[in-house]
Amino acid sequence: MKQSEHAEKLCPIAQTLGIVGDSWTLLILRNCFMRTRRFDDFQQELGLTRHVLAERLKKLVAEDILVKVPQKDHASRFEYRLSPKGKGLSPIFMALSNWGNEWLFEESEQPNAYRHKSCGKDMKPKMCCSECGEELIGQDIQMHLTQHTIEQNETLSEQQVIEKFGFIPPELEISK
Amino acid sequence: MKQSEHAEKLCPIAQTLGIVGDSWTLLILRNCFMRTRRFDDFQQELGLTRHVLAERLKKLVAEDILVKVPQKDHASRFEYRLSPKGKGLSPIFMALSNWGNEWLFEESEQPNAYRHKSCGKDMKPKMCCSECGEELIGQDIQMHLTQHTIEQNETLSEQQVIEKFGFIPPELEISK
DNA sequence: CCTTCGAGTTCTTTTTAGGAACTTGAAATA
DNA sequence: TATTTCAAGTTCCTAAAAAGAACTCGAAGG
Repeated sequence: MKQSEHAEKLCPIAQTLGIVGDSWTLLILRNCFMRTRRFDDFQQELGLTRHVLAERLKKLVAEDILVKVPQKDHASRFEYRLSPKGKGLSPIFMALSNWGNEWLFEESEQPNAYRHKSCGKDMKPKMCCSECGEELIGQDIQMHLTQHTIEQNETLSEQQVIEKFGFIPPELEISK
Repeated sequence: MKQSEHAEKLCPIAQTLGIVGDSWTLLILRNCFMRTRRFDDFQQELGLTRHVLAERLKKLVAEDILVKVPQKDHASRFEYRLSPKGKGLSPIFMALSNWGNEWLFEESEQPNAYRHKSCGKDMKPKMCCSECGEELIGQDIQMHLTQHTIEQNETLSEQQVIEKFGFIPPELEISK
């Protein structure tokens, strides 16, 4: 089975990875957040081939993650800018960056720090519970299926569940 | 330039992607969080080739993200389990999952929901400021270089900065 | 008019992934 | 005890994707 077919599974992680889960795509988006906007700048900064860059940008535009806008003065030049959907990816990059800083560098050697513009303080981005505000780490959340998804799938066999989800959701009771 | 060479840049996102930023690796880890532990289970659930699976698992073990432990009764069978470093990746998966749920499905059709075990409530994982607790979205944080990184790199030329970081950090003033 | 530049295409070679069969050392079974 | 099964890989061969470099094409600049 090809990796790309996983994007069709009923799993938001798999579907998200089907859109942005390629190394070059993620690096392109990182640079978007760092304010890179033009084709040749992406190419020079990342060093990827123009072929792959063109293909990835086209896909990101098709997915409405980037918007391709002509520059006001030079209508034949373009800028690639993050759409609202693209900006919504920022927690993924904060999480990647924060993990790298914490686990791949000594504390005094970490390359990045973070400042919250609205409160002005240096901070760490933390994944928190929207209800109680506590930090979420490891497995102290259950990522479970919604009720309607459970109801629609509770009669499937184990093999069908694997085909549909790509893993066995613990909430589904399956007769082996 | 090869994609893999980006892992050597002074950027925690690039380095993190160098370790886990491959589609199959991310899917393997997703299944680890879903409690898959054995070689053949990964193979069957994900449908990837045994060759690629073996290689990815070896790398994850070498990076101390997974730990390969012999089963107590059958010493010739193994379990792959998340190490603390591996569990530290959970915010990345929460972010991927949450984005997919919000942007790829109608609200009533979202496949996943989340429950915080310690407070017991249904919730959304939100990336928050560790200092003021507010939610972080889009570009309302500055992911800037630490002071020692700025000091060590402020004399570099633009070309050298791109080679070292893979992008142009806005904090570095470069003479073009 | 000639050259440069931005934004791609096209082409060839190398690397990686997909598919399927083979290995090896337990453990279960007859 | 011999024979099959099973988990966890290897090996090998083909197909797809990425790397590298050169080429196109339409504006803009000199």
